[in-house]
Amino acid sequence: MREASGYEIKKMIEEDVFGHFIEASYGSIYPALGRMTEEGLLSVRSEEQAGKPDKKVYTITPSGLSELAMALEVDPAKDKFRSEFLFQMLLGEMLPANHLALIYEAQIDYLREEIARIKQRGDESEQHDGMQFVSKYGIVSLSAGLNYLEENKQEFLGRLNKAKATKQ
Amino acid sequence: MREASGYEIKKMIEEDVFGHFIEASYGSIYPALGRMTEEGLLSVRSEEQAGKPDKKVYTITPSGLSELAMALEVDPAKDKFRSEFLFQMLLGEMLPANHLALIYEAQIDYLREEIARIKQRGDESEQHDGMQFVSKYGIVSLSAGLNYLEENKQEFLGRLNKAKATKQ
DNA sequence: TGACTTTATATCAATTTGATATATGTTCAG
DNA sequence: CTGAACATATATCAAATTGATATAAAGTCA
Repeated sequence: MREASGYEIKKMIEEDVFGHFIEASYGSIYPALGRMTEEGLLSVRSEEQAGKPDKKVYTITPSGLSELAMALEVDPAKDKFRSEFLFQMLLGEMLPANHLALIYEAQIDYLREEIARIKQRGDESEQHDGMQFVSKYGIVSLSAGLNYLEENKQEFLGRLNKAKATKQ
Repeated sequence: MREASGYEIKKMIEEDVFGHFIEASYGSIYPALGRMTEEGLLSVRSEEQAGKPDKKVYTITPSGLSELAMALEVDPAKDKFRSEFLFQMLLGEMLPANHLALIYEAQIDYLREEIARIKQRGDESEQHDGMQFVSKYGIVSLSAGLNYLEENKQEFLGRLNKAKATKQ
């Protein structure tokens, strides 16, 4: 278990592979860090830095570690997936054709970048089993979506245009 | 655009195909319905029902329709995916082998059900283009994940057990 | 040089969740 | 045939979360 500051935790969630299925903002991270320190689950060490505010480096305590182990031993909640892109596709008939084509392409780019990012992180450092497992899971899921978008682009955009033309 | 009550909207999100990528609770649906009615985006009609509270059936107004069209004409936010299952896999080494195997199997079942549900809804009623598109997107994404879980089950669970044995 | 990005913590209004309250009808096992 | 559980239906609320903003200084780059 590595040590980290609140800022570094946020960065990890944004940039590391597991950012694919975990999310948290400063407004939840900092209060959680404070509360968990009070409860003895974490210990803090302040690193002084010229100018910048002190960097508070948190480390998990033995107590925190056993609490974590307990917290993991429950049935996980269902996966949650939200996609404004798919919502816009669902109501595609209401959108101008050029905007639809634009966001379709943007989504393809976004998925390509996301997959590339996960792959790259995996290559950079050798990962433990769990990290490798979730990385590959992310890659296959996102790739399936990307592949679907690439294969159905012409047909879907074309069909929607025809559907709209018919309605007018 | 069909008409619906708050309760029916919740049911749709839970049970219909687009529930795969949309979520909302009563605490957000009812206030939103009220606010949007005040703003003239929706109209309400109360259906009296013996015993049960009146069913409030909402319909989108022309004003609401044009507001919706405008709201759709923006760049969609990034997809969000959260998975406690993957989080537990990430930290798989901290979990007892039997619990790990249990939730692994449960996740496979969950994905199978989810895929079956989307497929079934598609067969039940002929869908418009957008609905068909998002249904298939969901099916291919979830299937890729399911497939990955099925193919890597032995190896991943076995490797984690070995890793834990080594550490002790 | 001046604008933008990065490091770093923290707070806050607004929104959202998940749970609960209320009330009645339906369904199904024992 | 009864009683428990589930479904219909609206609504609210504490607690959690988001997304934005504040503060402050260093580094980067045109």
